[in-house]
Amino acid sequence: MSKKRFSHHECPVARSLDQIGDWWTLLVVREAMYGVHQFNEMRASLGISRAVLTTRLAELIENGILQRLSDPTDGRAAQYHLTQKGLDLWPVIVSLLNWSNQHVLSDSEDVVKPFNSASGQPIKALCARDTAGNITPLDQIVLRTGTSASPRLSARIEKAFPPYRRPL
Amino acid sequence: MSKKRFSHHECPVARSLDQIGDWWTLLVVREAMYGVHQFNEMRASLGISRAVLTTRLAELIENGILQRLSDPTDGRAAQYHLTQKGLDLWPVIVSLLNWSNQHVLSDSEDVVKPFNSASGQPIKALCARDTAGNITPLDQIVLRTGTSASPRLSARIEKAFPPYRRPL
DNA sequence: ATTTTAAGTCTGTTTACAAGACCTATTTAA
DNA sequence: TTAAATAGGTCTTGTAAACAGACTTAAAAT
Repeated sequence: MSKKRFSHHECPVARSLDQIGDWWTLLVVREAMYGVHQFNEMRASLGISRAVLTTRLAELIENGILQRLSDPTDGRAAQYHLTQKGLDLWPVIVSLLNWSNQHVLSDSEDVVKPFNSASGQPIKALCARDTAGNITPLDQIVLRTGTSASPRLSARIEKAFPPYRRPL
Repeated sequence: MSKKRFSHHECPVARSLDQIGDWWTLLVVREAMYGVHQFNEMRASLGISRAVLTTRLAELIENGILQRLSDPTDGRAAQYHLTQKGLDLWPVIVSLLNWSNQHVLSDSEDVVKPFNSASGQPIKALCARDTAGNITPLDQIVLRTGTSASPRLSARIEKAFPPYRRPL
């Protein structure tokens, strides 16, 4: 049987991975964020095969993450650009980069790090702002369904396949 | 030729995906975060095949993200628990969940959302704290190598394969 | 008019993922 | 105390995906 997709999962994490969790996909998005917009540039930069890049670009366009524009200065060339949905993957890229710098790369590696462009200072940790404007570290975040006033596990989630238990 | 790994890439994002970017891997981590620690529980919860779950667990242990403990109350059972490295993937999970709620799930779906456990308020956006304590939105983060005082693209990065251009 | 380039498609091979049968060591039930 | 069930795997076989590299087509450069 073929590879199982996650598009039927209830879990938002699984649903996101269904769109960006294939091999190479997030690196294609990274290239677009870094300003690499042409097919052959991406191919050279990533070392990905033609056929796989073609497939990934088509899937990203299908999912509204990239758009294909024809280059006005060259009738042969295409320009792949991120949509707003694609640009909104920036926090995912930053959190992966942060984790990699903490736990994957060795200290000796000349690491790419995130900086606050306003202050020029290095980023120390990710955090979150709630609707009341409070800033909280990420480990004080909990996942719930519904509103904070009446958090609950929906019957649909209880019965969903795959059973998706923990939030709340 | 076999599937190309990203372990030789200079880019921290690629290096993180080399460890957690395989199909199913991050969902196994999610299960562990949600308190699912046994082989058969994970299998039922995810709908993953035995052989693939075996492989994924071995890879996660190999990379120091999970640890295998034997269940003291049942000689047959194992307990798969996150290490600190694995627990530190929480920001990745949260950013994926946030993006999914913004752009993947339909509004009608009874979505799992993040809340500030201290205030009870829903999370509005991810942000970052720099070393001086300033809070900044993620779109004001830039990636650089070296220190903020002397940002530069290292020669190693310039010459790396795959060429890894943009930061700085 | 010829060559080069951009962006693919196509072919054949290898690897990865799928279902399900099978295996071994415990634990529970008869 | 033997039999059945369970936990956590391995093994086999079929299908899909990823690989390198040859080939294609249209536009651009020479």
